[in-house]
Amino acid sequence: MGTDSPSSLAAMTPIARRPLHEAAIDRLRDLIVQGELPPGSRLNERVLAGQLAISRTPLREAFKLLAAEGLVDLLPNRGAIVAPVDAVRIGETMAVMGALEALIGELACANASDGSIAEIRALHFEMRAAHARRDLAAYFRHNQAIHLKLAEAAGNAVLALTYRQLNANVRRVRYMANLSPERWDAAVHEHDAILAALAARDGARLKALLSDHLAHKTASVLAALTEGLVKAAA
Amino acid sequence: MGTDSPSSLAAMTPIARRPLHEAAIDRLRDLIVQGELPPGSRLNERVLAGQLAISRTPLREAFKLLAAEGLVDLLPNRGAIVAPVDAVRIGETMAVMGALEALIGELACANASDGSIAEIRALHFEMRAAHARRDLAAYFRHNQAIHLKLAEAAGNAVLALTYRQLNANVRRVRYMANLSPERWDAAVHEHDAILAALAARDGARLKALLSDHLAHKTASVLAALTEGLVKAAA
DNA sequence: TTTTTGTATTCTGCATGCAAGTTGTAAAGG
DNA sequence: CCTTTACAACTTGCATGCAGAATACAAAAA
Repeated sequence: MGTDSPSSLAAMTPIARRPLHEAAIDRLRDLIVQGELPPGSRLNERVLAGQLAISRTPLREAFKLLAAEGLVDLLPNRGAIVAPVDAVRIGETMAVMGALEALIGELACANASDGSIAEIRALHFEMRAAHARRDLAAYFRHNQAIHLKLAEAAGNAVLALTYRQLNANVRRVRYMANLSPERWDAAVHEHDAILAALAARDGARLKALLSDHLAHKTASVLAALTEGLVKAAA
Repeated sequence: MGTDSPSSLAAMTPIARRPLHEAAIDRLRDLIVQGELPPGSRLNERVLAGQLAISRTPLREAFKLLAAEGLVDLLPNRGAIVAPVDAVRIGETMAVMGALEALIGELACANASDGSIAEIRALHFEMRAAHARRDLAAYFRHNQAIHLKLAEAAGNAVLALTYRQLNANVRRVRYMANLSPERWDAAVHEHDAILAALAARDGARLKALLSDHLAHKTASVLAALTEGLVKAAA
C-alpha cells in the first residue's frame, strides 16, 4: 500500500508535521502529569533545558503554555514551579468538569457518529480487559481515552478542549495513589451503564450517569489526594 | 514590623508587582479583544515588537499565552494570526459557557457573600444608568463586569477562570456590532430578574434565568457575527 | 546563641544573532 | 497565454549573551 517515494528518503520526517521542539514540551507535560516532577518542585530553566536537550527560549515558552493549562505556576522573577495540587483546587476543577460532562452527555447522544460510538465501545472493552488483568496503568489509560473520546464525540471542539485541559490537572492526582478494589469494580460497572446509555442515545440518562460517575471519582480522587499528602508528609 | 525604610524612596514601584513587560501583552490582548487587530490578521513578530516597544522574545511568549486562551492561532513556521472568529466556534463557546453559567448560578446562590451581592447590585444599577444614557460601551463594560463578578461570587476559582477565558473570545464579537434596541431592553429586564433571583438566593431560578439569558445572547451574537461578516465582505 | 547585615552566587528576564523554512517574483519552458 | 521552476527577500524558530533581581551564605553585632 503506502509506498512513499523509495528514492530519496532523506528529508522524510513522517511524524513531525510540527516544526519545533514541541515534542520536548509534550515530554515536559508528561513529566508533570505523571508526577515525575512532583507538585511544588522548582523548574530550573538551565537544568531542565539541559535534560530536555533544548534551549532556554523554547522552554520558557513551554512554561507559559503549561501555566495557561494550570500545570505550572509562574512566580515573578522567581521562575516556575510545578503547580501544587491542593484539595480545594482539585475539588473546584472536578465541579467544573461535572458541568462540562453533563453537556458532553447530552451532546454526545445527539451528535455522536456511529463510528465514534463504536470506537468508544472498543475502548470500553479494552478497559475491561485491563481491569480483568488488574493492570491499573492500562486501565487508567483506557479510561482517560474513553472520556476524552466521549468529549470529542459531542461534536463541540471548544468543549472537548476545555475538558481536556481541566482533565490534565486532575490526572496528576490519579497517578499518586491506587484505587480501592471495590471502587474499581464499581467504576467499571458505571462505565457499562454509561456505554449502554450512549448506545441507546439516551441523553438524560447518560447525563445522570456521568454526573454520578464523576461524583464518585471526585470522592476517590480527593481521598487519594489526602492520602498522598499524608504520605508526602511522612 | 513592616516599617520599610522611609529614607530611600527610590525603587518604589507601587503598581507593578509584576516584573516583566506583561503590561505589553495585556495591551496586545486588548488590541485583539477590541478588534483593533481584526480576526485573521497576521501578527508579524518584528513590527509588533516595535509597536509594543518590547523585544521579540517576550512577544513570542505572549503569543503562546494568547494561543492557550484561544485568541491567536499559531501556524507552524508561519507565525501567529489573530484567531478567526467563525460562527461555529463562537456557537460552541457559548454552549460551553451555558453549562458553566448554570453551575455559576447554583454556586453563587449558595456561596456568594452578601458583600458580593451588594457589589453586583451596584454594578447592575451602573449598567442600567448606561442603558438609560444609551451608552453602549459603558453598558457592555458593566455587563461584562456583572457576569465576571457573578462567576467570582460562586466561590470556585477554576470556574471563574475558565469562564473568563471563554468570555474573552466572545467579547470580540460584541465589539463588532451593535445591539437592536428591543434586544437591549429585553436584556436589561433579564438582568433585573437575574439580580432578583440572586438576592433571593434562588439557585434553580437563577440557573434558568441565566440559561435563557445566554440563549438570547447567543442568538444576538451570532446575528451580529453574520452581519459583521457580511459587512466585511462588502 | 540568635539576629542582622553585607556580599557573592545563582537565576530569571530580555535582547540580539544566526540558520532553517516559507513566500513572493520573475524567468524559462510548454 | 499558462505552467513550472529557480532565486531572492523575508520570517520564524532557536541559541546565546548580558543586566537586574532574588537567594544563600557568612561575618559581625546584640
